[in-house]
Amino acid sequence: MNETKTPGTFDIAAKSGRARTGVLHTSHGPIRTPAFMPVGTAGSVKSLSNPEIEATGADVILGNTYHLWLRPGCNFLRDWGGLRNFSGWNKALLTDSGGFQAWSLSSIRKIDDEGITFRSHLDGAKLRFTSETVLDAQRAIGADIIMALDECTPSDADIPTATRSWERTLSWTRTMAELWHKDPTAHGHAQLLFGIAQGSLHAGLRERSCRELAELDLPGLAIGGLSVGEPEPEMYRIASVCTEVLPEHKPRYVMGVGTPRNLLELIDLGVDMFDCVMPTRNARNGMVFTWNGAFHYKAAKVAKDPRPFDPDCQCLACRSHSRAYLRHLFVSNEILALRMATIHNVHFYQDLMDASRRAIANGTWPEFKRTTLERLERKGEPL
RNA sequence: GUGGCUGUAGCUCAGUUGGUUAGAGCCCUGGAUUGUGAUUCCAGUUGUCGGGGGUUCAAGUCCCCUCAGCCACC
Repeated sequence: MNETKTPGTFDIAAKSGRARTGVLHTSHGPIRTPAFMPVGTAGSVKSLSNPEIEATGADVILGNTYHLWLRPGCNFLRDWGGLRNFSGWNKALLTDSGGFQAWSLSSIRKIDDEGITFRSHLDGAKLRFTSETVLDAQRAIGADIIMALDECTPSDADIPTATRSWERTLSWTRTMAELWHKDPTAHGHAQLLFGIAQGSLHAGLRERSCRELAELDLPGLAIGGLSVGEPEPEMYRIASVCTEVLPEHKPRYVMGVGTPRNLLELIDLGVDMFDCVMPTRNARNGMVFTWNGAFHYKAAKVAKDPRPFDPDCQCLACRSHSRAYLRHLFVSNEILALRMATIHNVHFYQDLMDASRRAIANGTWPEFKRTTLERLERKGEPL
């Protein structure tokens, strides 16, 4: 396991049905899959220090091109030798292209065939996102995995709209892939470019989207445009269509997902990588995830609960504090509550991935998935 | 003792020349949260409007009495 492999190498060690476990190698360490990647939009997994992130077991974290472009700026980061040098994070980094902001910030952007123009939400300045500028930006930020510019299509888009949208995404991806192939190490180390499938909830479009992407010979492929409001079964249906078409030997990344249940279902469909703000955001909003389900730790019912968030968890929060104390801190607006809950949630997500990897490796995946899904229904109350 | 001010939700207060089922913020309770514009958002509970009487079609609002707190002067 200590051998250094070429960045982009994806070794699948074991399978169970469509589920797989393996390792994706990057310029800054291996990513064990299935992997959950905590989100650090502005260069920080909110409220956590680098050692705290590492202690959760995360191999890789995310940054966001749109937000980092605004602050501190791409040239600034280039001068620092990339975000990793600036922030001190020395494991793998992935940057999202800003395509999600085409959806989440739809009120302050315009899309045309060449790209996306944002009006900064900070000062109104115009930012022009094209294949070229987004590749440059991500080279400046210096992530190990960079994402193609895409348009995150709304889940209710009709076929003509969704078609126009994914064709635009595909054309941007083609241009970006061409530029990237010319010099995959322009930043100084190998950066793996991932393309993103779109197509909304239309199976035919998704299938075409995945087939077209597969031809671009990129080191990884992502499924975007999910978890944007569609019903859960729809998400699984579309993810399944995609994983059936995507090449077997490339890592598959479902962007922006999700709940612990979502992760297990998608791993079962052959997905290898995930990212989601849920563990970090919900921690700050008073909710924690446990092996016995999620619950609001700010709720009155835990005011005197002496147990840790999760008796089965070895994170700093669970080793140090009771639910009662952490509720008190939350209710009192103490920052420590947010930090501890974030540490716990990210740690739990990593534990969930670790257990999934082991279950796939040792052949107990179906049983593990079934019993875990049952436990996750319990809302934090051990039986 | 005299004069004045103030009494409205658990807290701090708003209530227009009297006019529908008396409001806000905080607190409290519950819920949401899916490639972060999030210490965010949504919803809900709580009232003898200090008490009594009067005027009026109608009083938190006007009048009288009374109680409590505060201030000033004796």
